[in-house]
Amino acid sequence: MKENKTIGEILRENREKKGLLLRHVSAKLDIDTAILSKIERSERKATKEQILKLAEILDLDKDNLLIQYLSEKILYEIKDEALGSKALKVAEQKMKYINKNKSRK
Amino acid sequence: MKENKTIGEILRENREKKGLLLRHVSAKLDIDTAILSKIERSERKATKEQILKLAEILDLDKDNLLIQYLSEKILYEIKDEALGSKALKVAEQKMKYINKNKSRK
DNA sequence: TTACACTTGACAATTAATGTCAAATATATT
DNA sequence: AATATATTTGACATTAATTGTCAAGTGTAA
Repeated sequence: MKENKTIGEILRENREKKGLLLRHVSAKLDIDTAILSKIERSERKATKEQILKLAEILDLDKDNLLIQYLSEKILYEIKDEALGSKALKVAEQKMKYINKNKSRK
Repeated sequence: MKENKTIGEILRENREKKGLLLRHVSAKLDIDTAILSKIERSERKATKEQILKLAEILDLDKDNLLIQYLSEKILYEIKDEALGSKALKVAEQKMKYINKNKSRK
């Protein structure tokens, strides 16, 4: 049940599946191959714009890729925090509260 | 059932409860009163170090305050994202996965 | 050994976070 | 109403993090 791939792994797998080189994709993103290489190996974070472009280039579902991307950003925020797990739970509670009261005056 | 205070509100309430002025507290934090004023009104984010000092100054539970602080940081990451809620859930799943495999080689 | 894809690390450029300061706005007191 | 004090606001400076380039290095295969 291998279920947890990083965005980088997803991007690399799908780039290779399409037979594209770093060069090809990074040109479309208008960045150096070095950065894309680092993104694929999780050494750098992509920007949101890059993720959206990559979804297009690699024919991946945008929403899905964006969710993966955002979830990694969230985890990055708390990766060195002992209380990270608890903070995540509290964040979800707050999120519920916010959504609940969204339409109210 | 008022349950959702911002960190800023918590800080201000407790500062006033202790009869302290912005001036007194900001001096201990070694920052301008302007910043503390903004932190209390959620116009700026505090740093982690400031939160820990504030917990001491105001006799608040450090872990608790830190959890509130981190959860706000998390929400800040996704505040403008339509997929924020979903990203949060995925982040929690990943977190579980990480914790589960923590002790493994 | 040449060619090609990718990786690495030093560093430059850009953007975001954090801070100061001085003037503006309460609010209360004489 | 004038003064005093606390807080707020906004323009700007400083610092730190992010994002990028470049050139040299590694690996692999023809």
